[in-house]
Amino acid sequence: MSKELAKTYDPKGIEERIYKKWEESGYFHAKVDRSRKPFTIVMPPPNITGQLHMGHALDNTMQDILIRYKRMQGYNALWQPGTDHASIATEVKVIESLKKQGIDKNDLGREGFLEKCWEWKAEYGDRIVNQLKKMGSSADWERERFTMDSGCSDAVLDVFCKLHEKGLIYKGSRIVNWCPVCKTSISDAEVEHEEQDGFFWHINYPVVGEEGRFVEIATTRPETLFGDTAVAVNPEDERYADIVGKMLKLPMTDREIPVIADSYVDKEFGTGCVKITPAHDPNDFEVGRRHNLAEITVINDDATMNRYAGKYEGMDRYACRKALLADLKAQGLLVKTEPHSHNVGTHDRCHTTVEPMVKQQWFVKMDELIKPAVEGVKNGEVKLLPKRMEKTYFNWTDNIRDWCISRQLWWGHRIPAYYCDGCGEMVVAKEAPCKCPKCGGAMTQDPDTLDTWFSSALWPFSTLGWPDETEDLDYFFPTDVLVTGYDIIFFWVIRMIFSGYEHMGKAPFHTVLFHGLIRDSEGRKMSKSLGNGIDPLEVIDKYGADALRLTLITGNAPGNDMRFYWERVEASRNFANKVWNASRFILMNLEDAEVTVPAPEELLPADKWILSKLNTLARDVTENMDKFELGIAVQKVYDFIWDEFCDWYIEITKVRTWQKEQNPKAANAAFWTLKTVLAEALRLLHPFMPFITEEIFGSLQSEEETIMLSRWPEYREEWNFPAEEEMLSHCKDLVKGVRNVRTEMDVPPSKKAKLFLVSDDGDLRDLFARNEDVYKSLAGISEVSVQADKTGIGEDAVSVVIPGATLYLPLEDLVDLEKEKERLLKEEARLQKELARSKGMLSNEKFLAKAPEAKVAEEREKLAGYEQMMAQVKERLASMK
RNA sequence: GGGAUCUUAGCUCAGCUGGGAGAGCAUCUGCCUUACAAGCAGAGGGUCAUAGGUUCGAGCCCUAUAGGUCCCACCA
Repeated sequence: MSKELAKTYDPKGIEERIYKKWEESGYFHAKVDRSRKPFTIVMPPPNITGQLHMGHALDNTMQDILIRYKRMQGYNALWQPGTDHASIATEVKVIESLKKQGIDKNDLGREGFLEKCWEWKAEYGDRIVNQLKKMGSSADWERERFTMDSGCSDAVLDVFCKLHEKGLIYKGSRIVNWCPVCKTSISDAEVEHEEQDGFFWHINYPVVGEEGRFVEIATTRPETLFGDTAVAVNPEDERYADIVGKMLKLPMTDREIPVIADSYVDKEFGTGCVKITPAHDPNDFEVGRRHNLAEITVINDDATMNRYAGKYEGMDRYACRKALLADLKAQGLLVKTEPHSHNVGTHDRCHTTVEPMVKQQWFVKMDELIKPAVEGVKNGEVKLLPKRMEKTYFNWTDNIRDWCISRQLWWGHRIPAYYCDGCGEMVVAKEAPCKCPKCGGAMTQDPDTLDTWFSSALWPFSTLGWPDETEDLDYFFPTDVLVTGYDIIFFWVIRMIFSGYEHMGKAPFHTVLFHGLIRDSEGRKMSKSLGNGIDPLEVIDKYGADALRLTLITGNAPGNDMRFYWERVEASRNFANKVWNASRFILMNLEDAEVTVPAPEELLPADKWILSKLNTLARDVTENMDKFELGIAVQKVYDFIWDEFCDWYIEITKVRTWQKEQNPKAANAAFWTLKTVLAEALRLLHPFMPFITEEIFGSLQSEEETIMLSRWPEYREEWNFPAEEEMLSHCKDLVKGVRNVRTEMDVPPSKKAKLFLVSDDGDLRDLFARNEDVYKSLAGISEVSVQADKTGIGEDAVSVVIPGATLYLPLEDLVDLEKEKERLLKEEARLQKELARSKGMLSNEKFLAKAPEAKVAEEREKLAGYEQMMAQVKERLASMK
């Protein structure tokens, strides 16, 4: 009646087969049942670089675990899957691949280039999806949507126009971060600061009309000199008080610039004089605006110098720097060069040093927009887990700056702004206007596209059909959980939250679950340039997706980074193997057995004990899952299956399975319990290790088609057996005690021994007498004699003290009395320590007065136990003399 | 400069609201015991970074110090 499992655990074969089964049966998408409560996970759009990395694998695993768990609890749980267009990454990739073919982006033209991007996206989008499927992802990929698709594009245009109308989007000339390689502006969040060793160059600017007098400025970027429109000093700086208002001759140019006073200048730093280059430095820009200084851009979009640089025109910014410094030195204007390490902004995608530039860009005004998002997290509408992430969140929101959303790229949502070719009139509209409303001239659309995160911020509702009032939107929004890495909090999480409040009037989800980054075994970030990235697919290939998933989830606290070790994957695979073999054993036993449901009184204490353990496990694991403590949850399942179920329960039942002919009822109880507990344990394990559990579940029973849609185990009162738990705990103590003494006395496992169990506790004697079958075989005992005194026990027996009883093993020739004594003395010392601790506590009046009563009672009980054991040890030692 | 976080067994890390220090791997010993040597049974190994404080009681709470990691920030 049960199908057999293969002799060896082969994850590859199983996983391929099982996923195919899931896909063909339509379990993922056929169950969109609107009568059930929805549970929706927002899935971060993987960048279309074609390669699934460990971060995605972790995202995906955590999401899938939650989805599978909720689905088993009866929710209509699903993902909102999709693959975003990730503007810059995709554009860069496509440009690279074109370059290999000798094609330049500009040759293709905008339309032609976009076509190439779509091709790329189709190919690599599929690749990503297939890789995620290998992870076991139960996402409904049929429902996949792209933000670039029509529905979502509508949402983006809608939002842009709406915000523009409200005055929350504006266009302005501002200093932005410019990437000269990607040739686009980038937002503040995309700039990474790197500590770089550079130099501090001190340059003399001659004072006009005062021969021989100079103002010494210090700069790290001499090439911006051509854009200087002033030199600033602190108004309180007495050293320069007389020079404020005078003109300076700007070296290497014909221009003269004024000395101005501004409190921005730090008197203590450098020379106290700062060259002001409003067009190429954010601070200088502010100073420039305050003093109405001209903004002279001297660097081109590709980081070469423009005509303002005079003879350096056309040179790269760094080449110019070198040449300029040489010339200044020749003129005697370079005072000194000192080493100086400073923070340099780089583009997080290509790591090019960004160039601050004054550009016409589009911005989102943040100060009002952010307010509900701050409030929402403060009042708990949106919970960030772990909680400390809230501090990072507020740190950002409290210092919010306007968001530069325009990108000088082609691959992305084009900004819906149109300019009249004739009069320059601007119109912002979803539909392109045919002619200028003012002068009737032709209109041209703004060439810029929107920041990826502008559309990604709308993900939770745009993918559900918004702005249309769709059924999906009504049913699934607001979604439930967002799972993502903490590195993306500023880019995406915050922007989704305020977008949810702004456009939907509520938070897009109630919980954000952050995970840490995965590092290599040295603790370094996995990165392409270091070449230390580990390909999840390689791991799956070697050890299976189940092993990878388990590895990613265990052994780390939420939000903490994790190091990747192959040894850990191996350990996970070993666990899978353990589950496999245990299941194989159980299936073998069930093979020709007609298992019936035993009457409650037919269950032996061991059966009740494991059911009871399983019961509390189900309760605890559910509790952990509801608190999103996935790692703790799976650890408990792991421990239960390996320690309690395999190492104890299965071993205990072996005697009964061997003797099923003699006692079929007892064997049946064991079979039923084995099957039941295994099935329940598989269910608890399924969200974490979906493939292996599905495979075994299918062999174990035939009532249900898939474990994926079976019910999640719940606590049930009829499986609560505290008395049996107590019994088994005594039996385990006995087995451990005997095993211990056997190893220490070097008794070979093959040598069975007779056991005398002496206790003056009648109940305990009864317990041990009735449960011989539990411990006899495990302890290697041939015969048991439970008695109240030492009658019939020879002086040469080895003894071991367990709570409430003393065990004697007459081992005759094998006994080494000296060793035995040594062991007892060690035990005595241990008990002595425990007694001292316990007595100390209980004689402390303050403890008795202030500690909770239960605690005191517990301690008293322990003390009694130790005293009893101590007495036994002492008695034994005395009798050996 | 501001903030976060970490410091626990040889290694990697757990330790949830304070109540007798845990796991995996590694090490040592004994076992091919009729599911599993990817295993079984046993053992060794920690003044929980340091110094104070709160408490009957601190790995856990508070303060300071040292070291590591990360994020944010305009010091030219």
